[in-house]
Parts: sequence; C-alpha cells; structure tokens
Amino acid sequence: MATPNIVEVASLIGDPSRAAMLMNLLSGKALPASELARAAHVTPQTASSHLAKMVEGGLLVHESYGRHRYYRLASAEVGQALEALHAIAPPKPVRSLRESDQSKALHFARTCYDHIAGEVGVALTHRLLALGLLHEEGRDFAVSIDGAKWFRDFGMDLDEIRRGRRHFARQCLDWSERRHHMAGALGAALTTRLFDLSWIDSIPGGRAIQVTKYGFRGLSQELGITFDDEWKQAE
Amino acid sequence: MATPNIVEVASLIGDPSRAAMLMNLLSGKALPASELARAAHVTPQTASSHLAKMVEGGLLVHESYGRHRYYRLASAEVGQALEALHAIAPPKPVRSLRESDQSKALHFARTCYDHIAGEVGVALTHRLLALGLLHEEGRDFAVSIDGAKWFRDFGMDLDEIRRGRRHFARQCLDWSERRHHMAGALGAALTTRLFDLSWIDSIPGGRAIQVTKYGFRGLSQELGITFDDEWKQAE
DNA sequence: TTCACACTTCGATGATAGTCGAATTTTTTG
DNA sequence: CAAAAAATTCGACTATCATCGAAGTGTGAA
Repeated sequence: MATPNIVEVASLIGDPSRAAMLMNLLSGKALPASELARAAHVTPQTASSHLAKMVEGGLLVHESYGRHRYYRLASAEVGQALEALHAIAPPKPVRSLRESDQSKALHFARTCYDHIAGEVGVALTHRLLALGLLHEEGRDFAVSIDGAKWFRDFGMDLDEIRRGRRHFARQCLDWSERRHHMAGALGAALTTRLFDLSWIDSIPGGRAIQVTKYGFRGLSQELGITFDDEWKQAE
Repeated sequence: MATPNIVEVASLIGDPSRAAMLMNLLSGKALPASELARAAHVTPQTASSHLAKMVEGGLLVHESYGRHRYYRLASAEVGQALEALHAIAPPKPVRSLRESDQSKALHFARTCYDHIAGEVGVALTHRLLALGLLHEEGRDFAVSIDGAKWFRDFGMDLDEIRRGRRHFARQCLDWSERRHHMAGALGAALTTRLFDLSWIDSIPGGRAIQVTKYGFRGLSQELGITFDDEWKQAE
C-alpha cells in the first residue's frame, strides 16, 4: 500500500533541458538521443544523463537500433500529464522572430501526442461537427451514420479503429485555441490518414505541422475548410 | 502569441515542501499559511517564501481574514494537473507505521479536490451504477429517472447542481483503486451532502476522510454498501 | 494602549544538481 | 581491421535555491 509521490516526476519535468526533450517527444514519435540533445541545446553527455533519469523515473522508454538509441514517452498518461501542465503554465513571452515563427507554426498545427491540434485540428473537429458527421456525447465525440460513411469514403476503417482498449474519440482541450480538438483512436487515425495523403507534413525539429498545397485544397474541397492566411502555404 | 512553458510550474510542484502544501490543498479547502507550514514541516518564513512563489506562478490564490492569510488552489485545472501527475508518479514506499496508517486512510477515503475518492468514493459510484441510478455515458455519468428520484429523496437538488458551466458528473480515475469515482458538480454535491449528514468527517491535517458510525449505517441501509474492515470505524 | 500572534522580508549558509571535458564502450562503415 | 559515429560513464566545477535566524509589519484581543 503506497501513495504516489509527485515530487520526483514534477522535478524531472521542471528542468529546462528535460522539458525541451519531453516537448519534442509529445510529437508521439521516438527520437534518437543525439536529436534530443540538439533539441535541448546540450551536449550528448548531458542529454545522456538526463535521458537516463527520465527512463529511471518512468517518463520515457527506449529501444536500440544498432548504435542509435531511440526514446519515446512511456505512455499516453505521460502525454496527458504534460498537456495538463500546459493548461496551467503561464504563456512564455516570445523573444525573437524565430521564436515567433515557431510559435505561429505551433498554433496553426502541431501534434498533440498522436493527433493533430492547433487551429487546423480544431477547425477539422468543428467542421465535422457542423456537418453532422460527428456529435458531442459528454466529453467524447460520437460518429453519426453519415459520419461513418464519410470516414469510410475517406479511407478509414472504423471497426479497426474501434478495436482496442483506448478511447475512441475524446475531446482534448487545445491550449492555443481554447476549444476542443479530437483525440483518441479516431483522432490519431484521422491524423495518420492526413499524413498518408500528404495533406500534412511534419516540420523537422519539433512537433509543428505544415499543411501542404494538397492539404489546403483537400480540406477546402472535402470539408469546406479554408484558412485566413495563405502565407502558411508550404512550398 | 505565446507558447506555454511548463518548466516553471513543474519545478514549483517538484519541491518536497511545496508539494506537501499542494497535496493538502487538494482537499479543496482554503488553509492558513501557518497550517501549510506545519503540513510541510518547515518554518513559517520558509513556507511564506514558497507560498509567494506559488501565488506568483499561478498555482495558488490567497485571501486575508484579519491576520490570517488563507491559500487555496487557483483553479480546478491546477487540481487536475496535480492528479495527472499522480497517475504517472511512482509509488512511494511506506517507511513507518504512522505513514502506513495515513496511507491506509487515504486509500480508504479522501477528497480529490471537491469530491470523495478512494475505496469509499469508488464503492459509492459503482453501487449507484449497479442500482441503475447512474449509468456511464462516454467519460461522463448520467442520472437515470430512478436516480433523479433517489438524489431528490436524498436531499439533493439536481436542477441547482446542473446550473453552471462545470461538468455535471465526470468519471475521474482513482489512483488508489484504479477505477473511476465520480467528479464534477454532482460528485461535489454528493460529497457535500455526506458531510452535511455527518456520514463522513475530515481527518485534521490532510485530506483523508473518515466514515462516521452514522455513515457506515447510512451507506449500508440506503445503498447496501458495506466494508470489510470495521477497524476503520470512527470513535 | 500594550502585548501576542500571524505573516512577510532580509541575508547568509550549505547542499544539490546541471554542465561539460575527458575517457570509454558499442556499433557501423569503408 | 581501422576509423568514425552514437551513446554512456566518470569526475570536477559552479550556479541555484531551499532553509532558518533575525528583524519587521499588520491585526486582533485584553
């Protein structure tokens, strides 16, 4: 009979270098130690020490591929705790044009563990709601009859997505839009589908996402979603 | 346009003294600085310094009543972040009989911000479900027709409870039982009702709750809930 | 009004932990 | 096999921050 003690995990997260690594891993991907060292602007030996602590503390797990060691978040619960901390964290002032661009990119579209968030994620979710393809059910989303057809036509197998123990379609509060986007198995599968269609692409070095020209066109034609600023268009 | 930075809030939570205070404030009550100092086993001046940081960092708010200064969590979101950290925190080994008793008491019944948790909270929730007074609806609970009558007879005004912007009845994962208890406005109102009936009482110095002899009898007669160990009975 | 109590502020101390240079280990490549 | 690359380990250094004694401020009770 033991009582969890949050001090250790909180102090693990509360270091700037470690937080930078964790934020990058919120992309949901597994990243090699060297890339995490670069992301955190520390030497490989410092990163190694930090990563070992986070593995020991249960925040990360790692797998080796030859001489490369890949790290990822230990569970969706770790991702959720990081997001919950985001909701109570003070906004950090932007101090350079580079930071401003990165901030804008994150606000526009980013991965929130394994599903899309930001302006694009919220627009997607609310358009699906407006078209009656999704509806709210408590803190979840449910797919309508028309919605089931739409997802199937869009190339997604709802039965396959429903299989498994995770939540099907959950509302996830978006910290930049202050409205919900869609998480859960359906949110993750939709995001994967958008990547597969090359409608969205990762921006290297973080978890920001860019919408491709195919994506802007597809979102407009399939769902009637348009965005105010075409400067976001990928080259 | 700013991006939240979780380092500051995480490092605030990651100090043992500050975490002890935050855990006490998870009772949902406002506590005076002197009591928080005692709970954390530090001097008033140390506590004062910590409390100022947490107020500055947005975790706590305070109000003065004469020479007493009462602190409480700044929002339900802070409570949720603390709970989310609990879900990923390693169990802390118990090292004394006193700690063991406190751990047992927390496991049996405690406040999780403003609703009851632990073995009692989960037993209540699941009994209401078993009797068909509540049913699960996504990640929420919904009250059945019979349930509405039961709550009304129990002295609770569901219309009043539903008023307001907060979730009505939410599933909240219980870290000690690993099952859900009921949070949200209904969970809070039910907990308040149990206090009002003197079925439960706070144990001073933390957020553990004891069930009174009226409570054991009431829970048994009203809901058919019994517990294995009568040693938990309050004198 | 005086005294006691709650709380805050100031400043010095000491422990802790992040950091990187150096060295070592492991794996891959030519 | 030798060299390069990825990652880890070791050890010393230094900056940071929690801590408490001392002092000060504000409020309430006698």
